[in-house]
Amino acid sequence: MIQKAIEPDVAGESRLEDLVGYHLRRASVADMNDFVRCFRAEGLRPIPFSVLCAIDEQPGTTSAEICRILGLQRANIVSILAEFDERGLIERHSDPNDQRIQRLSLSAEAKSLLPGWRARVVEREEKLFHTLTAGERRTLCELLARVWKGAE
Amino acid sequence: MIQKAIEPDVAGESRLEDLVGYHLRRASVADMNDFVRCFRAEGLRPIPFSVLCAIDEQPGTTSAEICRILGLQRANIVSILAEFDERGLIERHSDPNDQRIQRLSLSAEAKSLLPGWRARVVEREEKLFHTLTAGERRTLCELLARVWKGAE
DNA sequence: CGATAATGCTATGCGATATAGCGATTAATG
DNA sequence: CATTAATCGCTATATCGCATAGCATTATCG
Repeated sequence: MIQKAIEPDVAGESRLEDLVGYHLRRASVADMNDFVRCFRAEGLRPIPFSVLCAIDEQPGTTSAEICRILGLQRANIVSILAEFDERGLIERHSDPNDQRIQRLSLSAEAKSLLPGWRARVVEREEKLFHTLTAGERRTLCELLARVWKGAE
Repeated sequence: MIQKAIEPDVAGESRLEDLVGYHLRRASVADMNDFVRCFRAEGLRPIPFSVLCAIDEQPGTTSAEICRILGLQRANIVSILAEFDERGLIERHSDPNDQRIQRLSLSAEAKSLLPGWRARVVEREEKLFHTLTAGERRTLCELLARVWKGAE
């Protein structure tokens, strides 16, 4: 520690600790693991949860649109939606004006369950990010958003 | 945007955009993809790269120790080290005092290659995080480090 | 009409992660 | 000292996230 302060950087070499990507991965993995642990009973995982949220926030949207919003591949949302369909969490309605697409919306059950799940996600994050103040958490969010939105 | 300012939060509901985990995933995925794209020719991926860096920073360390440092499972580093061994990037030396362990170090070739790779990683990050100032990048690093180190 | 594009989907592979277990070896403990 | 516990490197296996290629259907547009 003392050495580091005296010699902060060795001839332009970058340590793993100095790479943003490294910390991004560690933090993301920590968050994912925490999420899975928290929702193991519900069999709910981060990506499916985000799909559920996206449908809730954009009722009547399509799977392709959800993919664009969340940065998923169209191929990979199929099984997620299929499971939600089986579990009765979503409804798919064919569009009279375009027979290619299905309009997605939450079922009544999902609508009643989601708020509680969301609250638990927020509560979970507050625990996971307890080393950060509310302001730092907002800063983190804002910086991260700029990173991925700038990368597309 | 104007609406958001007027009505910042709807009855305690959290949107996906307000969840740190969501932005963490998006940013991490963006970074991972960028890394893979950048090092496709070398067949070098983020995790193996971090393993290489860790060995470089802790010469004479063991695979179990690397796993502890990087948060990997012992089972999952085996194939990574095996490939590095095949490619002549690392050397494994048995320890005379403990026949269970192998002391790991970079080969001469790896030692000559790694600095260039590291420089490219840094350069790559500077492009990817161009929307952030140097100070914001440090802030991001620091916040992320606190997140995952606080979670363990 | 013909070309192009979008949609939902199948199939497939890979990388990262997790768990369970094993033989060998060392450390710890009674 | 002898038994137990812990550690190490490793195999095997499973799941998830992500990517690519391709396909039939349907819309769109020149």
